[in-house]
Amino acid sequence: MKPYVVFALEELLKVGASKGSVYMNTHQFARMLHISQQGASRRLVELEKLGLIERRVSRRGQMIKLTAPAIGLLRQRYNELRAIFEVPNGRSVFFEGIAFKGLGEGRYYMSLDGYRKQFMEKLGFDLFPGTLNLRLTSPHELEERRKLEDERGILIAGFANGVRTYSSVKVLRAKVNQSVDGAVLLIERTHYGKDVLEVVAPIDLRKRFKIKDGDRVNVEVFS
Amino acid sequence: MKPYVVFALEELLKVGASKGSVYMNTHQFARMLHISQQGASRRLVELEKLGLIERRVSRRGQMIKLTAPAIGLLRQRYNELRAIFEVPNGRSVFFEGIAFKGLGEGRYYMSLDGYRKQFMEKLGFDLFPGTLNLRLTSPHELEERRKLEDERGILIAGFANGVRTYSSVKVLRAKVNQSVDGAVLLIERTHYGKDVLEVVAPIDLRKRFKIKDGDRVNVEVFS
DNA sequence: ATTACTAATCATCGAGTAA
DNA sequence: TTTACTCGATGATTAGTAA
Repeated sequence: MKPYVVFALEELLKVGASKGSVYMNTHQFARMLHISQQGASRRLVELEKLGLIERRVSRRGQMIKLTAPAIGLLRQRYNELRAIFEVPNGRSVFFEGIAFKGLGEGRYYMSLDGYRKQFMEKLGFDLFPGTLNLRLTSPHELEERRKLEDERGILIAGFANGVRTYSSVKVLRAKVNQSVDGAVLLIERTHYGKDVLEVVAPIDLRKRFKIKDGDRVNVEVFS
Repeated sequence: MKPYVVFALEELLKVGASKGSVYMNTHQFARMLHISQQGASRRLVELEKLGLIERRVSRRGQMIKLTAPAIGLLRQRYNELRAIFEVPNGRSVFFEGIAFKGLGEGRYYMSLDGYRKQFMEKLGFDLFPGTLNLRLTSPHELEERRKLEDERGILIAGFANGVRTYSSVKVLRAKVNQSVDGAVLLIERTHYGKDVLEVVAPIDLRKRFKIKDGDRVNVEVFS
């Protein structure tokens, strides 16, 4: 994505185009970007062609709204900066758990659009469909695991699809084996006990780290 | 600041050039920016001329470090995004206080490099030297003011300059009169009572809002 | 290996202007 | 008023290459 495209999106974000349509004419947009009116017009046409904004253009100006892909892109950039600027302040806890095979429901739930979209929007990455289950053993880790319930975390809202309802899930950012950014799921009524961490990531963690059942996996959970 | 300049800085930030010098050759940098090696070289020369990076170039590559202005610039951009993406989660409290003239110490302290630099780095703006003192009156606001002490906040570390020592200060982001981004200072042993809010900002608030002693000023404090 | 200059190419920009 | 086209100017990029 070209730098000036992202800049234009950020300016639209700042005036609230992520929450709904905002009025804007090319002259105003030009001033925001420090370019000419003609350039602003061209920029908006370009953004629309890229599917990053939706517009209703008239002779009186235009209503502009950022699309979901654009918001996701901006959030991803935000998350990258956040990882750098906030980690020194934020706390993290390390866990080492033993991998075990789940019932395959993780894969099912995480493949639902209702969850996936929210992960994309709120965490900035697309889920690999499937969870990695880790069983904790040491008393200290179990205690830390329990404390995670008290963290605010990021709320993935529940939803209904006509057939059934899906409950909301709280997630905390996490880093697997010191390298892969992902998250742990904190589900109220999980099938697993409180000694289990359910880890998700944008990639297949089992494949990436060649994890077999019984292997030890390291997870850093951020508050 | 040109978009592509900021992009280059962000890439350097991601590889840790804000914490210290990192090794990098123009070929690697080119891949990161999706441009040619020659372009990457030119970009680095440009960043250096702008005072945004410091380099030690050799025939084996180069050590690159972001300068304080560059980090401040990136943090400012981060703060802008943060304001949008995090406000739904974060809480804020509104105060309305009555301006009164201080003893001129705020101006003195805030002009010290030891504090100013940290404000630049941690809040993303350069301090106007001087604080705006607001006296709170309603019982509800006094209670909320006391609660601010419990917030984690952002820590501006104390320091010594050979002559004397300066204590650390906790700050919370704030918005003055719904428009100017600044911060409130939470000092352990302030000269003022617990009914006072000390407000700082990148600009002269008294001038900006034509504030005279006795005027009411609105401050939104973010947790 | 590197960095980074020069020249040619390519893209972006703003002025003028139509609709 | 608007938006947004064309076109020449400006600015950025790469290829080639020196050091």
